[in-house]
Amino acid sequence: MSAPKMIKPTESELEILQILWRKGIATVREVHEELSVTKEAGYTTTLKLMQIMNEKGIVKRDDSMRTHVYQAAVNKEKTQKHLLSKIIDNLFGGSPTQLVIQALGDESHKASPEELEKIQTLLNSLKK
Amino acid sequence: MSAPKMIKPTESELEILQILWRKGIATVREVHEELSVTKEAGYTTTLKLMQIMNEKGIVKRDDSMRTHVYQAAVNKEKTQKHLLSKIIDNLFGGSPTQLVIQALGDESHKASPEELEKIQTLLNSLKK
DNA sequence: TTGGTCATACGAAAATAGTCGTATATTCGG
DNA sequence: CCGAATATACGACTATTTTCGTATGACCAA
Repeated sequence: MSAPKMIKPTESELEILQILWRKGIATVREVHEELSVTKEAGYTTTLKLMQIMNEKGIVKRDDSMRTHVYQAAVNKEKTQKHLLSKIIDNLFGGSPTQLVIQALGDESHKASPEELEKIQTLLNSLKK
Repeated sequence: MSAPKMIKPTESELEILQILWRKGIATVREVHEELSVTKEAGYTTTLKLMQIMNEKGIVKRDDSMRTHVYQAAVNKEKTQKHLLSKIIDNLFGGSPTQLVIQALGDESHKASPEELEKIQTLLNSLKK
């Protein structure tokens, strides 16, 4: 049993997690640079956020150097599943089908033919 | 133009919206009764929440009677789509496919064969 | 060595969300 | 008419999240 009892990152924490999931490891500076592209916030804000995440156990860090190096401490898929489960209950009355339908119909996030194939494959295995 | 510029209900607001979407119209009392089943909170808390939602324009109410009657003022599908879009960006790095895959694999929200068929149908039309 | 740059620590304000107590008004049974 | 039950209004308190200013120490180039 290693899962943090309650995985519930806030919006801001999620933004940071995504970067860490993608990069693997990163310094506050690096994370902040990426965030700055789409978001407007001071460096110390990002720093503080990551420090708090560290306290919460959402990320862990190597502070043996002057510049600390962070990485995600929560599993990406597990976190996605957990939050998604909440969404299904909160927004789709418990029906994952409704969610899937809305997601596939989202105009601003079109799925490519390859992706549709991937979904088809999964669908086939579920049908059995 | 009637769409509220920014639809971003909080968790609690979403719980209430779901009830209103399902029932069509409802009094605070009715909403509260339903909420009480799964949640623990005082009546005035629910009342206040709904009053705030009214101010925000998320719900509207008929206060011509002593007991006000509420209904959702935001479209269910639109709201779902909008929030889902955020989730896709925030949690799945912009990939709806990843979301769909996780959703279909959710053990605690299994889709029935009929629902799988529904998804299949949608998938077919997207493939064309 | 010294000043400039960059890093973390930390406290605390500002913004949001959720909770509830209490006041007051309406309704209704008897 | 009276009191219990039930409604809304509203202010205020708590908690959580986000934001940042400021202090302090390390590093480095001149």
